[in-house]
Amino acid sequence: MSEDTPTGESDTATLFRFLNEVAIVAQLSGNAFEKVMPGTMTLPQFIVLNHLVRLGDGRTPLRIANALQVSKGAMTNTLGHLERAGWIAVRPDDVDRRSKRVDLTGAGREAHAAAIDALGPELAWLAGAVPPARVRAALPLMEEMRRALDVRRG
Amino acid sequence: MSEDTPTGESDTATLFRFLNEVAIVAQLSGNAFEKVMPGTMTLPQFIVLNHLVRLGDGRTPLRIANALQVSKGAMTNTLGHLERAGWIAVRPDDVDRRSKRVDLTGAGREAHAAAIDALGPELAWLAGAVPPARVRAALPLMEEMRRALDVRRG
DNA sequence: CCAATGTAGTTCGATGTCGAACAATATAGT
DNA sequence: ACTATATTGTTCGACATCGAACTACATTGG
Repeated sequence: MSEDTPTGESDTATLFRFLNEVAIVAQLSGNAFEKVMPGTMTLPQFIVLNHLVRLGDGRTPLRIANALQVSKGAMTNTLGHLERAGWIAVRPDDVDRRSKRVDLTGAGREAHAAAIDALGPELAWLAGAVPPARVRAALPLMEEMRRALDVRRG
Repeated sequence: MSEDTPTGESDTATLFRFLNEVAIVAQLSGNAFEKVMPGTMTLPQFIVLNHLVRLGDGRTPLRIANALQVSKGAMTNTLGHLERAGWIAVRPDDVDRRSKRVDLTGAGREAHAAAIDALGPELAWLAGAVPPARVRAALPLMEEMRRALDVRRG
């Protein structure tokens, strides 16, 4: 949520508007993706699966939470849903018994592949609607902003 | 939530990464703002107040919901919190009795001003951490993307 | 004038998020 | 070794979001 439309203003005002747009785009794109995702899979669930598929499973919940910038509590919640869906398996870590390890199941990899397939057309449509060159050009800015906010957070 | 880091890839892959970053920046900036907001005010509540202060009050809930791109149900919820806080007053519309009208209260304007004051330093810090010129340059892209997603939604 | 449709708002259930409190376990410092 | 501190994960309450079902009222077409 967020919005509005000023005129010709200060750096902070522009930044504020920019963050408004960022929030709306995040919301709308998230909703659009959830609508095409197969079955009961939600976006946060897909993002965790995608993370494990791409960077490897066997990670700890905390490591995943940090990588995806969500709280431990949020990760506990999402991993619970993924496990109940049969898409991941969680095992204890014998070396550090406070910890757990998260593995993908075969069903999890299949569900991820299905989601990727479903997302393709949506992404292709959006790539056709906005100039990819400008998206590419703006990526570093978003990454910098993310890093800056992440640092400030601690 | 979202994340990851590929290499040199297709337009849709870049777009996907871009949307990941957008989602994280939205989340982190939202959290950062909520942390400095005065009292019990949340970000969605501030955004509604800000909308009313800048574009004028007396609007209907549905009109606000559409402008801010949230569902009617979400707006009912947020307006309820704002009303209980004494920051807005909701009155029936005598012309169209299905409708309501949302007015700011004096306390609401004061709370908004206090929030703006609290947000200032945060925005100034972020404006110092990322090049404002690049933010300005990227704004139109975000607006286009928002419009594209909004159209697709219907 | 009435029936069919459309629109404004509310309610509900599922999901997600944060942050704080808590338990279990590990590590460090003396 | 033992105590103090740090880390991992869970739980809980408050808030937010969507989307679908539902009520109340308005508009449109015959």
